[in-house]
Amino acid sequence: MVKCSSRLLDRTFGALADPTRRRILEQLTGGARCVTDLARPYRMSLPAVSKHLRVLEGAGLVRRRRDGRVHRLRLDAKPMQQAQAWIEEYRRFWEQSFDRLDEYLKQLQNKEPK
Amino acid sequence: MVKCSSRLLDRTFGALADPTRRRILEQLTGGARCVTDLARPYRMSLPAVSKHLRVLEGAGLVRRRRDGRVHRLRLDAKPMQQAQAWIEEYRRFWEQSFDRLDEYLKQLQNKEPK
DNA sequence: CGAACATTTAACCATATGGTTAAATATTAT
DNA sequence: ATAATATTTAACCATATGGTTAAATGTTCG
Repeated sequence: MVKCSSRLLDRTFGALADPTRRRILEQLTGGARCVTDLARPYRMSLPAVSKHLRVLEGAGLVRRRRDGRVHRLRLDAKPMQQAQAWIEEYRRFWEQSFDRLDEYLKQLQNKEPK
Repeated sequence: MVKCSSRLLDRTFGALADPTRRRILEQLTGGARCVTDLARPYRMSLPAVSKHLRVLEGAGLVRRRRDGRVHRLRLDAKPMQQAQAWIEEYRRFWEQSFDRLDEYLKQLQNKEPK
């Protein structure tokens, strides 16, 4: 089982818990973007977006490259890998209902032939 | 692409962002547990654990069945499915480095034989 | 009934979060 | 040098989060 108390997991899941930040990540799947471009779709102020970017950066989900006065942000999905792995351990628990149905059907098959 | 603004995703990722809650979920993989049992491993008070349980319940990750004075909590991992799916969309972005290496190696192979 | 038990609710506290506006910083363009 | 642009920092605000202790609720036991 993946370790539970991980600052990285805290920060990753924490960063992903906000819809604006998830949308920013989605924007970045199209390639690097500067802050103003990233902020355009939102009604909130630039500083608000700036804060979200720092959260994403803190979680390692986003990398910044200063290029003159524009900051170019790019996605770095690696931290999601651990999060994915953590969740993966629970897959069998959300698939359990199918497993149980499967077991039940097998039991039926074992009985029927008699 | 999975929808970004989802209260369910907010609550799921939010619930998973805390190490105590992740550990509680792990405890519950062993089957249903009552509050006192769940609280035993932690240094925090019972009401604190109770709050964490409400967060997990709010995210639908935990179900409660009152049985007399004891509340029996069980895991319900289904909300993780959507979270998993959301993260899954980013897999290629953390595998990109391998992809690039792979491409590079293929290029080398195409050159070597000549 | 009255005591013990399992759990929650209430009230409180400190800090974090997500937002704002105004000012500061740094870079580019005129 | 001045103005415009890109971005952050600062100060502030409201609400959320994660914890506490003390009291309330409901259930079981003697």
